[in-house]
Amino acid sequence: MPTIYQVAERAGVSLSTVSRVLNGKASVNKVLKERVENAVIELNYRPNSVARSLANSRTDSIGVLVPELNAPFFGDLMQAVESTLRAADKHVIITVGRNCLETEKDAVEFLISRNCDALIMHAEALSDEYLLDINQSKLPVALVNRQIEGLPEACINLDNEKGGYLATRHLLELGHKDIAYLSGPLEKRDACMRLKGHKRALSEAGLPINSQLIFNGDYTEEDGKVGLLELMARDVPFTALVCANDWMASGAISCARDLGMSLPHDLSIVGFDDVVFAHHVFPRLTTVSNPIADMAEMSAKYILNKVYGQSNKVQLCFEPTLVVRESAVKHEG
Amino acid sequence: MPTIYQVAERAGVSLSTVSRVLNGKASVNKVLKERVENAVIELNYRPNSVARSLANSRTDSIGVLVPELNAPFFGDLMQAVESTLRAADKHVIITVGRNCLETEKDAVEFLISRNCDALIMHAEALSDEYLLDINQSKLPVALVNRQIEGLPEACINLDNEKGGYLATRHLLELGHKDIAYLSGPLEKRDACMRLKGHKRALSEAGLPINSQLIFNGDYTEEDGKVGLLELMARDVPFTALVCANDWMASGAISCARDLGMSLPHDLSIVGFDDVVFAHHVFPRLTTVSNPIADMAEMSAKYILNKVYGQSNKVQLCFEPTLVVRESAVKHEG
DNA sequence: TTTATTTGAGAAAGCGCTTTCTAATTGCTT
DNA sequence: AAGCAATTAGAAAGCGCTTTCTCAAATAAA
Repeated sequence: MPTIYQVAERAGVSLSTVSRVLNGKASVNKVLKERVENAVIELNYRPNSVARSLANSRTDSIGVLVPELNAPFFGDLMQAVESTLRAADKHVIITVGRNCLETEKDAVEFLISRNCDALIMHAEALSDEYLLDINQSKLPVALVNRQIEGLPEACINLDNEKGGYLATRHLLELGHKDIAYLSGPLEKRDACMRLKGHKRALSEAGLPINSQLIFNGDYTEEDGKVGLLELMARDVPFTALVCANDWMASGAISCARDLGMSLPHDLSIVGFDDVVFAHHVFPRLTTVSNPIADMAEMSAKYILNKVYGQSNKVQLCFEPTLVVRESAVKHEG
Repeated sequence: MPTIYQVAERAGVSLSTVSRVLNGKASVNKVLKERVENAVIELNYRPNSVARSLANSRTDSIGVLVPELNAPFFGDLMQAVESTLRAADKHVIITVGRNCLETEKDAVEFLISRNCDALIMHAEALSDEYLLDINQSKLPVALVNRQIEGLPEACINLDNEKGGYLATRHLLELGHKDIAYLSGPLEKRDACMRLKGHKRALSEAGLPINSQLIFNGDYTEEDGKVGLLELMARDVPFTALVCANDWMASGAISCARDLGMSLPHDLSIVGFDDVVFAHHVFPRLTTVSNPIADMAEMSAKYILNKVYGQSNKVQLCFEPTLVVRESAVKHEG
């Protein structure tokens, strides 16, 4: 591996000049510049990024924290982040948080110890204070799907309330009146807002909110099953079901089928997120799209602005839309 | 951020001593060692990984190349690699190859320019020679799902032939005699071997191989549909279908349903890979499990051995197993 | 022509660490 | 007690680059 010294020698200039040509910040005599450029090509010189990082205390790497790597939702997120950042010649270091405080903290420490220039996180367990502290004392942070008081400009969010509203309103428009709801964990803001939207749709339609028709689960497929079973055990009839995410919807669907129900006629179901498998389930899932890829891209752009002086337009709040497929149908009553 | 100098000063020793304590390679007087350790704690000192890398030309980072980030199969791969490597305090830099020669090459160059210590790849488009060259002239390489002549110890593979065999034999055991096959692209070794296994199962059962019952697709969901349509148009009857991966199976399933078939009774279908959505489709997919997570973990361990002097046991060939669900049933004939 | 100003190139310091080399101290041997 | 080897600590060089500082040359102003 040739170093900058060899390039300088071959070009017959000092290494400062080579550096200047490489970084293009200061002006260099045209002739010398050309000599340097030729030397670079002849030697097939590639700057050592580690040395460069040490010298200017910048690693051009962004740490990414996701709860898991093998979930389609976070796959979309990473895909968008990676491509946006790599286009700017930055690289991503990906870590996994597993929805667990210990692991997330660990992952963040790890990223910091790796001298990342910034962090993009889908943090589940870390506290607001911790995140705020990182942002203030260590390095800039972008947060996807999270809202933190002291950090408004760094939080990229979906209008979850609207999403919940859209899902339920769709069912209302199909003539359903008795609509059950499988919620995500209410300590999570998104789950909370989705439920809120659901309730608003109900209220606007002049329908009562029956807590017997709401089940609090944990966003898992398993809880989709458990939730449906529990709701049915309560013996309050319902003809439609809104699920706080597609995993729960998928669980509910297979559970319903195991119960001998014929879908979608016996029960209309709407999901949330429109993850990749939403159209693999049968009946194909009507759901609320979550533009996670767009949001992820935006978080990357925010970081590009904040840390590397770019000036992309930043949008903080994203709108969900309804994706109509076949799992919710008209209520024949 | 405190540096090693401050630690040395506070402990009243030279920075060489601090370095020695930190790395534990040379022996240090017990008293001094303790003083250093205390200073480290008091200052909350964390070694600068960039400086360390520059000094010992090792970044403790491993480059990973996958075709895409938002596919469950590669999610499993990354998950396993990340956790294995991070447990050893290494970090992964993930890049995307998009199944495209240009992009893959680009990604590899990128990883090299980032001074990775090694590469773990699921390379689709790169040539054997290129990979061999990287391994010889730049840095150690581990290859998942690929077999290269000159690099036998670095190739972690599934016994795809056996997988194809298992799938078809299962159908034979269920009484099917007319079995169609949706193949992956035959220039890919795995697709080729899977088909080979299929043919062996047929031969062993004394059945002829009818090329009219084989369709060559591209591993995509779309080609699952196209393939099924094409096979049916050929007018050679079949009661079962083996698909070279779950995506094609999923495409074939929804296509069959759109055609008004009742699954699994009108057509038994077997997939390959057992990706996460395999049990979301309806009927739940009988498929061949691909222990990609185990293979990925093994690739990481190989690198840990090769580059960082660990000595894990390395297994190069992995066995697929049949996962029986509900998409393939007895042939009533 | 002389002086002031700008431009551009080289020298050298510094980023924070590892490691080799040197020197001092300790413990053995005889 | 003198002479030697074995430990162990410190000094210093070096990893490959950026950037400040300095100075020479070129240009503009007087």
